[in-house]
This record gives sequence, structure tokens and C-alpha cells, in this order.
Amino acid sequence: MLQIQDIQANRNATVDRLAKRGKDFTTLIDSAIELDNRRRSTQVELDNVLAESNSISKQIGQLYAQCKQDEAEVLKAKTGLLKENAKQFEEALRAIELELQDVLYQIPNAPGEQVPEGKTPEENKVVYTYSEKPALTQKLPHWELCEKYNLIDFELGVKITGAGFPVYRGKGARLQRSLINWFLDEARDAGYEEIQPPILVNEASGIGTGQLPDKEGQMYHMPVDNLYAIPTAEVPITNIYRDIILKESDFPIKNCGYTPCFRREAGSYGKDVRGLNRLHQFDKVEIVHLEHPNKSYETLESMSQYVQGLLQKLGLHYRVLLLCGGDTGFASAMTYDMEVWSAAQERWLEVSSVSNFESFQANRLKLRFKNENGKNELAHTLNGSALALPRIVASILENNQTPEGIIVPEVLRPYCGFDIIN
RNA sequence: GGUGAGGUGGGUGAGUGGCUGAAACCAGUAGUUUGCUAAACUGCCGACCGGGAAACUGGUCCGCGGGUUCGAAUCCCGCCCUCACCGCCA
Repeated sequence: MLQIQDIQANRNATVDRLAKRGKDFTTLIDSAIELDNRRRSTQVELDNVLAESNSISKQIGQLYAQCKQDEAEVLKAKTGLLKENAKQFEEALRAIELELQDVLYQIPNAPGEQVPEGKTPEENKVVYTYSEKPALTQKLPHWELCEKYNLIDFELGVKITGAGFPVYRGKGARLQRSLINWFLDEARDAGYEEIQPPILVNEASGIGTGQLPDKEGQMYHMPVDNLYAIPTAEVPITNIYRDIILKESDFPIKNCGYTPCFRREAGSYGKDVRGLNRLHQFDKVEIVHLEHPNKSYETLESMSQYVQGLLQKLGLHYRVLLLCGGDTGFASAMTYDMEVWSAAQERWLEVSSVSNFESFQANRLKLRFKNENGKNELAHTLNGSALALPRIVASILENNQTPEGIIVPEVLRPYCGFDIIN
């Protein structure tokens, strides 16, 4: 969530930035400001009452020590009214704070300077396109290729669990494992520390990264122990830094991690979810950065370059989108999406999303650092997929298909031990 | 699952009703000195929300939530969590 101090200090700028999302947030911003003002004045009144009551209590203690019981009794009588007052102010304050929090939760992150205005995905800006569509002699969609070469059995997954839980087998399983290993090795070479986090998280972690309380329905929940299956490694990895105060010299913190990801995807259906396009369980390597606020946009660019490097080494035709305000995620200030070409489906598939959250996430997480003035300041967080497996697999299969079989990208051959799937 | 112990500041850990926002030690930090890859000494050093130009100052916080009391880290109740041992087990 946004910081109320920032909103107070830069009311107009915040409204302008938010307007890029194609919606007017003036009313919400103003009610946040109004609530914050009320919060402060109420607190001043409360504090005064408490201060008086504290000082009387201290006097009573001293009087007892001097054996002046009578005078102590007189003071005791006075405290009754103060208590009553304090209680009222306390209740009022709590109510205002809840209301303020509720308003703040409704306000999305303010888009960064470079983010184009716009409401729909059509208004996203294509900032880069790499290579060409492959020239193919055959164009089978990946689900047919999976069946033909016995790589992924979707029906079997339905039997064991349900739709969206595919079974990878043989060379399909090995290709999957190779990609994970290669992604992790690349990340390590780029200076990321590898993390193997839990894939079930508690409620506090879900709140920390913003999945809870709102997007509860998107996660698998285990009520017996009140745990949630992670929708992305971002959740456990970012929560490592919940309630932490870093030193300035700790930056940059670079973590990566492979985990399976679980998403209920309630409400999705149709052609978009065919094959590997959308799953309930999939694998992903995630990169997470914590940065000094001065450097977060520079870091966003370098993360984008890093992800693009992976796609280039895999030889995939891709493009980079700078998302417009309206398509930028709730918590993000600026997002690049990387989309690879799916030759048989003849459409772009999103395989990575790299975002700068500025201090939006850090605010909920209470992730801070001591700045040069010795003050605690919120850190900036960024993350990105590097990469999500299923659509990468889909596009490798489709783009590299030949009548003789599917050509494995060179970088993966040492990992999987074969160079063609046939 | 059973039994027991416990949750205090970045860490270890003292603290059973007012003098404790909290001893001591470690870590951190600023400086002094001696000098050589460090040591000694001294000062500072929790977080959050307010007021103030500033010096400074009010309030809250000792797992969380309630209660008793003029006053609670300290007493009472509920919850959560951790650890140890036993049982089970990859």
C-alpha cells in the first residue's frame, strides 16, 4: 500500500500518477488525507488524557511511599473520569485507523514516470522485439506434439488430480528438469543467491505480499493447518524480509528460487487454457531484488535485460511490453511483460513479468533500511519470472518442430542429454 | 498425538505491582590512544504514532487479545507460537 505520509506530502502528484490507470482516484486519496488528519487530532487528544492520567498515577505512588493515604485517595477519585475519556478516544482512534487502512488498501500503486497512460492491454507499448517468426514446414500445437512424442499427459493428470495438473513423462519430464536447472545456474552466474523456500505459507506471509485478505480465492488453502499453497516463489522469498531493518550496505539483495506454483484460476476457461497455456500447478524460477530507492528503476532495466538474455539463449522469438497504467498490476509501479511467440497457436504467450513495486510491498512487509541519516526508510522491492516453465516449453515445442522431431535448444543439451525429441 | 518448559530490544539474557523502555554481555556505531592486518578505553545505540523551526517533548509497544489495579513485562483468563522428551515416521 502507499504511504500516507507520501500521499499527504504529494497529494496532487499522486492523483496525477494514479490517473494513468485510466481511473480517477481523487476521492479515495482525499478521504485518506481527511482520515489521516482526523487520526492525528484524535491521537493528540488521547495522548493528553493519558499523559495526565500517567502523571497522577505516579503521584499516587509517591504519596503512598510517604504514607499520605488520604491525599492519595483524593487523586484516585480523579482518575475515574480520565479513564472514561481515554476509552472513548481510544475507540474513536481505532475506528479511524481501520477506516484509513481500508481506504489505503483500495488504492493501487502509483505508476512510474515512464508508464504510458491507458486502460486496456491494447494500449501496452511494445518496446522491443527480438528475431523473427520461425519458418515452419508443419505447425502442430504443443498439446498435439506432447501426445505425439509422449511428453506430457494431460488426461492422466485429470485422473490423478484434475484439469490443470499435467503429468510430465520421459523426455518431457527431463526437458522440464533441464530448464529448471539451467535457469537456476544462469541466475547464480548473474549473482542471485539460490533459495529453496517452503511452498506452504502461513496467513501472515499471505498478508505480507498482498495475496490476503483480498485474493484469497486464487490460492489453495489447507484449513486444517490454515496454510496456503504458494502461487509464486515471490511469496515465501519476499517474506524472508518481512519485519526486517536492513543496512544500506546490504543492497542489492538478489535471491532466486525454483518452486512449483499453485493457482486456482477460478473463472478461467476456454481456448486460453488449452494445453500448457494455463495450469493450476506449474513450475517457475523467480528472481527477487531488494534495492535502495535510488536504484530501483536502474535495477528494473537490468532485470529485464537478464530475462531477455535467457530468451535469446533459448533462441525464442519474443517481444517486450511496457504495460500501460491500466494493465499494470495493483501493487506494481512499472511492469515489463516478456511474451514469446507460439508458432502454432499464432499468438504471444506471456512468460515473464518483471515489476518494480517501489515501496508499495515493503510498506505492508515493514521492510526497511537505515538510511544515511540514520532514519528507517522503506526499501524498494522488485521481482520477475526467470522464467515460468509451461509456456516456455510450449513455445520451444512449437517453434522448434520439424518433421524429424523437435530440436532442443543448444544451451539445454548438456542438461537433458539429448538434442532432439522424436 | 502425549508430557513438560518457555515466548523480553539485532543476539544472549536479567527482571514477580510504582524508582524499568527495560540490567549485563555480545553485535553495531562514533571517537581517543597504542600502533600494524588488531587491541584497549570512552560516548552513542529499540520500534512506531504525534507535537515542535530546533533543543526537546507527549503517547504506545516486553508473542497476540482481553481482565484486575490509581498504576502491569510483572497478577488473572483466552489464543497463537517455539523448544525438549516420548510416540509415529520420509
